[in-house]
Order: sequence, then structure tokens, then C-alpha cells
Amino acid sequence: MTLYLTNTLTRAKEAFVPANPDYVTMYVCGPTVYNFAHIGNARPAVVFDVLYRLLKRSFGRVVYARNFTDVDDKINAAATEMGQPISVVTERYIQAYRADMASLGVLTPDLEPRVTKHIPEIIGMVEQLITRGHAYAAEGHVLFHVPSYSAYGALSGRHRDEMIAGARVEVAPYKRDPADFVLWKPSTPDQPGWESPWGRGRPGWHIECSAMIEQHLGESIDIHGGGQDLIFPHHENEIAQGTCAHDGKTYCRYWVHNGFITVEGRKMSKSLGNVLLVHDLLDEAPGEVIRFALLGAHYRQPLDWSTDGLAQAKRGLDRLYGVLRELDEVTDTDCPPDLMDKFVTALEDDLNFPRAIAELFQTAKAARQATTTADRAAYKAALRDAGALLGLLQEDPAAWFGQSTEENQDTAKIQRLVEARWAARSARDFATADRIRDELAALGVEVQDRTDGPAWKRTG
RNA sequence: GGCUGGGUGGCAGAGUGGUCAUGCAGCGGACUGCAACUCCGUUUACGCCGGUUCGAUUCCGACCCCAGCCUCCA
Repeated sequence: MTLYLTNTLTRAKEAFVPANPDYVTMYVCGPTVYNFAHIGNARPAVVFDVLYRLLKRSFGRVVYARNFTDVDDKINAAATEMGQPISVVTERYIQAYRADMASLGVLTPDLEPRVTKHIPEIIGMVEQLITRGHAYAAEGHVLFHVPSYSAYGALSGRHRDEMIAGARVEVAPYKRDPADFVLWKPSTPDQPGWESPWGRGRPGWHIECSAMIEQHLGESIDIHGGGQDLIFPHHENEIAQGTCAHDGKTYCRYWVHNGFITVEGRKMSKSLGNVLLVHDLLDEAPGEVIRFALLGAHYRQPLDWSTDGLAQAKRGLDRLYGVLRELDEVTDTDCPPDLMDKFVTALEDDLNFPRAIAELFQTAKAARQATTTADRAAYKAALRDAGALLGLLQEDPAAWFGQSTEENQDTAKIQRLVEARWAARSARDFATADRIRDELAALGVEVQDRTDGPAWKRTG
């Protein structure tokens, strides 16, 4: 089976053929750590997490790196505002990001490089670019000279002239060309900085990724991912830097970009006040529900986030876990390959999450209708294995239905009431049974009378 | 203005040149002490106008509308 990915570079769905099938390399732009992760940060983390799981299934070794940008003017501003050292701020949000992503079932990448740990590599790469005539120093800055790289603009489909015409920023006087961008910039004494051949300064935004990729994954990588907004200028500039520092060697072969999340049809922004933090959403729903909602649309499509969407995701997962609960007694077996194929096929078709999820529901239905124990076991295994590929359905069903955002819900008490009601009902004392059912409903618990006994789940 | 995507049934959201996406919600029925869960059935879906075709939601062209990027941004 072959994996197909839409490559932004060619704007076409292409068969993914790694340079070395035994050593696949993937890099995804991670967060700038000056605040808690918002739901928009979570989308690429989840999308590329599924791709990572899929790649690991098919190739010998996969090395996945996702960076932390811990040097940035936004971080400086945040630190000043909080009256705390920069390192304290970045460390806090790095830990928060890791915790949030773990809640969403995102696997830890093989590498999580930080910019501050790669300053020598960054300086080295800037020097290489100067040596090769692609960059120049001016007034404490080092700039990449865009006209020195003829293929500039290939990723974003923009021509240099248009970019200049459309530019809304004033061109700094030290630039040789209006499109030139910063590789290194001087720091004032109160800003973080490192000694360099061009004086004390700090790296520009784009060079860090190129330098960390070179350091950890090599001069040429298989997949580079990130949000669509990074195509220009960030990834365009990365290509220019990486290619020019390595004498024209291909920087990255497949560029994969996820679409944006909107909230009520609008992009999240501070000015609109609609930035949703993962941190806060976890108070409203389990991480798996958030993940399921994020997988509800194809990764390249925009995804509109809403309370209703979250509720639908919850109901969908409840249904799937409900089937797993019914299959609880069935012995675990290995998943027959043919049952797994349709999930893999859906995901290998440019990560078609909605199709894979539709298959999940169909498998759930088939499991319910299956008559033989062997079939039920096979469908159960398929749900578990396909779920694992998507990072879903790994919880114990009883635990799933018992979880609640209300920490004070007493499971033992609920259990007692459920059993008391079952006893009353068995004795045909329906008045008492209904009274207890109302009591449970008030606690946010819904009961289900199954032939083999009572079942319950939290609705809140 | 330039560059990307996109407009599918009540909602979310795949996909396809000529049988079904799928989920949620609604409706009818079965099951149930009543419910819930589950099962069965179900509602003229493909922005607009042309073109190609035996046939287009799917291909081509024009148009309208929406979102994003071009400035920090996942």
C-alpha cells in the first residue's frame, strides 16, 4: 500500500517515497512558547501525530522532530509583562504544551529541539550562507539576499515583484533588496543575545528551523509540516536558507500543510477575543473528544470550532465506546488484516480522517450485528487497532463512561443507586425505580437497562 | 490588487461522470413496565449560468459568495 500526500510544493497529491525507507525524517514547526497552546496549535500537533503513527506502521525507522521556539520578541514582551525571567516563562509554557498535547493523545516526537540550545549551529549556518554569497552583514544584522536564489517563491507561488508590490512594511535602509530577510539581528543589552561574528545578537525567525533540521535530521528531509500560514514567508525562507547552505541540495521533498481553525467562521485572534486555549477546553471535554473533533474534517480543510461540534464529537465517541463496552467480554485477538486495510487505505489517501472515522462507525455497526464470537472478536480488534492509528478508543469503556469533568461526582454512590434501582425494577417496584432514575439524572447520570444488567454513563 | 483553498441534504462532513458516504438531529416502526441504549425504515443534497457528454454534484469556462495568506501567527 502506498501513502499519498498533498505536496504544497507541487499542489498535487503525490505518492510518498522516502529518500531512505529505513530512515524517514519529518519535521513540524512547533509552538513559540509565550502562552498556553490554543486549539489552533493543537491541530497540526494532532494531524502530524496521526501521520507519525501511520509512517511508523509502514517504515523501518521514523524520526520526527517538533521544535520549541524559545527565543522571540513576543516571548520577551510576555516576560516583561509578567515580570518574570524569560527562561521561567518559556519553561512554564513548554511544560504546559507537553501536558496539553499529552491530554490530546499526541505522542511525544522523537526530538523536541529548542532554539536556545542551537545557537552555535545557527551561527554556523549563517556563516555558510555568507561564505556562499547568499547572505551579507549590515549594521549588526545579517540578511539573506533573496535575488541570489532564483527559485525563491516556488513554494508559495509568489513572484518576488508581486511580494514587493504588496508589501505593507517599510523597507529597512540596510537591505540590498526589499525582499531580503533577517538571519541574525542585534540585541540591546536588555534583550536575550549571544556573541557572534556580527556582535551580540539573536537569530531571525526562519533560520532556527533550518539549523535544527540540519543538526538533527540532515541536509535533506522527507516531510516538513506546519500550518498553512507558515507557507509564506516562513517555509519559503527555510527552503532558501537550507538549499543555499547546502549547494542546491533539496531541502525537503514533501511539504504538508494543515488548514486553519476558525471560531464561528472567523479566524482566532486576540483582537476578536476568540482564542480558545486547549487548557480551558479540557475543562469542557476530555482530551479524546477534542482530538476526535479535530479529526472531524480533512486536515487541509478549514475547521470551524463550536460548542455544538464538541458535543457531537462527544456523542460520536460515546457511541463507539458503547460498542466496545458491549464487546468487553469478548476475548482480545489480533485484527484480521482485511479489516484493517480500509482504515489504512483511507489514511494513506492523503490522511482522509473523515473517511477513516466513517469506517470506524461502520465497523462498530458490523460488530453489533455480528452473530459469531469470532466475528465479534475480529471487529473489536479492528476498532482497537484502527483507533490506535488515529490515537482514539484506547480507554477502558467503563472508565470512559465513568469520567466526568465534575470531580466531585462519586462513582461509588452512583453505583449504589444504579444497583438499588435495578433491584427495585426487578421487584417490579417501578415507582421506586423511576424515582432513583430521576435522582441519577439530577447527578448527570443516564441509566440503560440492558438484558445482562444495568449500564450507566455520565451525560455532563 | 496578487496568491491559496472552498461553496454538498436541518447541522457537521467525505466522495464520485451513471447503486449507499458517515455521524448528529428529526420523523415512523421494533424492543422496553415507561424510558434510555440498540435495531429497521425514512426526508426531491450537491452556489449560479453556460459548455462538453447518451448522462455532470463530479470535467471545462464565466459569474456570485466565503475563508486564509501577502505583517506576528498553527
